[in-house]
Amino acid sequence: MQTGNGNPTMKDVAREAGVALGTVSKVVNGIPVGEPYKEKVEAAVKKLNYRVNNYAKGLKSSQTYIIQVIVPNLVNPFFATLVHYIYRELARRGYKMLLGETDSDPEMEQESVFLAEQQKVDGIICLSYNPKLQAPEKVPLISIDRYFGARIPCVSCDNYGGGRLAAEMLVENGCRNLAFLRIGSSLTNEPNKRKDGFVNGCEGLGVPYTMKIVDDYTPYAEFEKFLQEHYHGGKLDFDGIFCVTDSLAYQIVGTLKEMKVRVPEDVQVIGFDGIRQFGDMDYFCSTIVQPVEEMAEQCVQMVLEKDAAKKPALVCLPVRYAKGGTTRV
Amino acid sequence: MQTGNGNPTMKDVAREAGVALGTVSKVVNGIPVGEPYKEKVEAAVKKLNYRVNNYAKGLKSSQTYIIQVIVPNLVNPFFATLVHYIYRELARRGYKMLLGETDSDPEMEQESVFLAEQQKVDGIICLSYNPKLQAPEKVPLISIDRYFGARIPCVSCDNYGGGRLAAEMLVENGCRNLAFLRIGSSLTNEPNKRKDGFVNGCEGLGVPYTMKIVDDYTPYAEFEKFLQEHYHGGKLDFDGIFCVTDSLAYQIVGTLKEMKVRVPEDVQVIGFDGIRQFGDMDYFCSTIVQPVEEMAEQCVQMVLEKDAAKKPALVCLPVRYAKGGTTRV
DNA sequence: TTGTATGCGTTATCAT
DNA sequence: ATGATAACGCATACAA
Repeated sequence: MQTGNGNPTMKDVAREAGVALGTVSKVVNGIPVGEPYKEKVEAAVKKLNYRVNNYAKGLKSSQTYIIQVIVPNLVNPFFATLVHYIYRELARRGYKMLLGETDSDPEMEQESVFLAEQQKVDGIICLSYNPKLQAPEKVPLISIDRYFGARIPCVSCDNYGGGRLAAEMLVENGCRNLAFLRIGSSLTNEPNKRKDGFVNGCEGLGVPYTMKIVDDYTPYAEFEKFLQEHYHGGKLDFDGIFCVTDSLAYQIVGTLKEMKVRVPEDVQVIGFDGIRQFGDMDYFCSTIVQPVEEMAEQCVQMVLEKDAAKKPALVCLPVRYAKGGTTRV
Repeated sequence: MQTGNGNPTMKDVAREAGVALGTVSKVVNGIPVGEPYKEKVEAAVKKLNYRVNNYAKGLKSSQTYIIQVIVPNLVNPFFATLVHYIYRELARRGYKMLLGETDSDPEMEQESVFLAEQQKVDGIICLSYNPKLQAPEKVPLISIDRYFGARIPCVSCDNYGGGRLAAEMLVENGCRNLAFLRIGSSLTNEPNKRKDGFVNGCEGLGVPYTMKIVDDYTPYAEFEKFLQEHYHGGKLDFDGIFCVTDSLAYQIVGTLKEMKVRVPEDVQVIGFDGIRQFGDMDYFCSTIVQPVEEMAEQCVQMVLEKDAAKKPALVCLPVRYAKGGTTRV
């Protein structure tokens, strides 16, 4: 017999078991209680199919065991994979995930953060490039890939080292003239590090390089134009290309094929991210692999960490090179 | 001035504005109230940076504006895309998304449903093949791609028609000997419909066909063996292959390349799902495209629909064919 | 060790 | 139209 028509409450369980409300609460939360009481309560719980109401619990204890995860979208396999691993880490610790897609729109990003606060989540893991993003005051926020200042811990991969590694691998594969291609908001400084690392690598190795850098709203055709301009006498001016993401690399390889430039024979291409086809098959291209799994683990660990002293301002995880068919080795 | 050290509450706003608690609630919820009161409240809200506490709200109103979405994983781009569109539809209606990944493990699926109930979500959209899945009694659940019976509305694409369309397209492209390849749990009857439709298509057109059907735990090598067995005198016994998913088609094409069988010259391949590289670029292969966007819209619309009469037991959405480089046309 | 009573922040009912 | 007050379901301090 229950109160009203809703689900059974602790009150119902207490009545059914013939004990007091507080006793039920204790049993449910694993707080020691006399054995006979415990048994009676457990029997009643089972009989009524009682489940605690997380909303009442959250209201009372102001702990919701929910983490908000904010990413641009799930359509890009890099973000999807990231969310996948974050989910796994959260689930392992008994946390649930509230998802937010923003399409990289600063307004949506801010909105998502507001929503998270209002939803009383226990923390936020956010992949945003919005420089003006206002972090909440009372809920811990971990940023992925963007450093907002010492107050907000950031987890990223070694973008600089990755850029340099790309240059090194191309040269090691026999390239003598390199190019760097990048698309994306100029606000995002992490991809800039990829460029800086690449430049550093080229200069360290004494290899000449060209660059083509455009913003998010530039049509892809701009790259086709760039490639055409550097195409003379049946061959390209460069024999190695580093693209800022696998996605761009994939497109570039397509364009090169149309131009009858052979990959990797005539020109070798390296991307960045290390995403695989269908998640676990081949790499789309030779690439600098981000340690997605470790990044996810770091994010979760840090967002749940109460001790601020244990939260470094910036965690930078190592990348590695993977061959994917667009380089010789 | 606030009570305690937490966030400001309606009480604080009421005190600040010099009005009663109920008045604040009305203003916040857009219920008409005298203009001067409204202004005072709004000023106080802004001044204190007040935000309603969704947990208190949810407790009281038992409406949380959260939908739980349960999928096997996000690593497979088909699921990721589905979640993406569901998210968009939910957000458009002011709903939030609690995400659940299950890895297709029946235990995790059940757990996810329990969690959703406990979390007092307003509804569940679930992609599960667990035949024994126990649906909750009080929270509406929409199933994707699996029909659990009339009590649980199901949204799926026209798998049968898709299978037939695949056969038709292969034949239209000049194929005269077809094969059907499938991997997956024998419990899942929707992919079986793809097979049935394919068989129906072949028989209607009077074209011979072979089939290779294995369960989830069979290593991929089994397909390689199958192809080898049907490889005589430098060519395959069939010139058209229908794979139950794009993912499988992608692998098969790889194997064919290794065997020096040319695609689409020697054999043409059609997959199923219609997922694109990086979400919006080329199709992985020629394919039967699921109307993911419409499916997402249907799911959301139905899960939020209060009127049971408006919830058909089974919604079946049309598929279409898309060329993706593994067929001639 | 068990039971009782209060309050978490809202909504909604009911007098005013 | 506005303001006081009682739930919502649970946790917990406190009393027994």
